[in-house]
Amino acid sequence: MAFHKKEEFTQKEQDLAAFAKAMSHPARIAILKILAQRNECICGEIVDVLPLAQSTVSQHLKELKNAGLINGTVEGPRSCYCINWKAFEKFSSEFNILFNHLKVKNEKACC
Amino acid sequence: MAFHKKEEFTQKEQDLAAFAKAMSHPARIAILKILAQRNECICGEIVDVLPLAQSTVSQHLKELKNAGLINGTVEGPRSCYCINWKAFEKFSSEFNILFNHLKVKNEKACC
DNA sequence: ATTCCTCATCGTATATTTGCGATATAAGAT
DNA sequence: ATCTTATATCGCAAATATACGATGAGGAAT
Repeated sequence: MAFHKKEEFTQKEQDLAAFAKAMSHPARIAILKILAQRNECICGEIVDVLPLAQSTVSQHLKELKNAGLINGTVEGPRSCYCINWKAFEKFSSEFNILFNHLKVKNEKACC
Repeated sequence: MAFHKKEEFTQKEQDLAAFAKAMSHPARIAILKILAQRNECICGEIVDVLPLAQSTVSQHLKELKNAGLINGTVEGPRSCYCINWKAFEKFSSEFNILFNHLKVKNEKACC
């Protein structure tokens, strides 16, 4: 990957960026909402709810899974996704730490 | 834009996604950190600290500005950037709301 | 065994992002 | 007026992301 310089930054910066990237599409945020609203993660209704083709939704699910934000078990005909709360909270708190760290230093904007 | 369907989602989903997108690159997270560490927003040393060309940094700054996360005033030879705390906290709290909303419903993962 | 149903994956087209060098711009210094 | 310095913008190339239709794979139902 001679073109991308992401690996030149700290691991924390990369992790945070990867998390943000996973959430950087409205479809994926919508998917997370849907997953959270079902007590049982019987999925596939996602396709009916979203204005996207089945293959596209599948792709978004894959990305969320790769980012570690959701778990998924493929069981033959139907697969089951749900939120990985552990990772989610970890990232969520890391975000807060960043926010607070930023906030502590300088509260008044100068421009 | 016959190809992108982002506008088919709710405004909140789009806003959150746009915010996440602005933070979805380690360079931009690094820039936010740097901006926060200076009490006065004398900028431009950013280029020296980051492993990126000046034009690339300028581009990242522009994106952060477009997303509303930072303010910037161009004053001829040198320009001045700093964090837009208001927008930053607004988005930050919206993220937390989403996180908490998600968390309330279902605490135990089923897969 | 054949037909469905649900989902993943492949191939493809288009759009966007990332990065750099070169150039432009704008103010201060000489 | 010219030079310098700091930054933005342009133009380009490579890489990624987004989206879809078509196809594959794996069970369930008949």
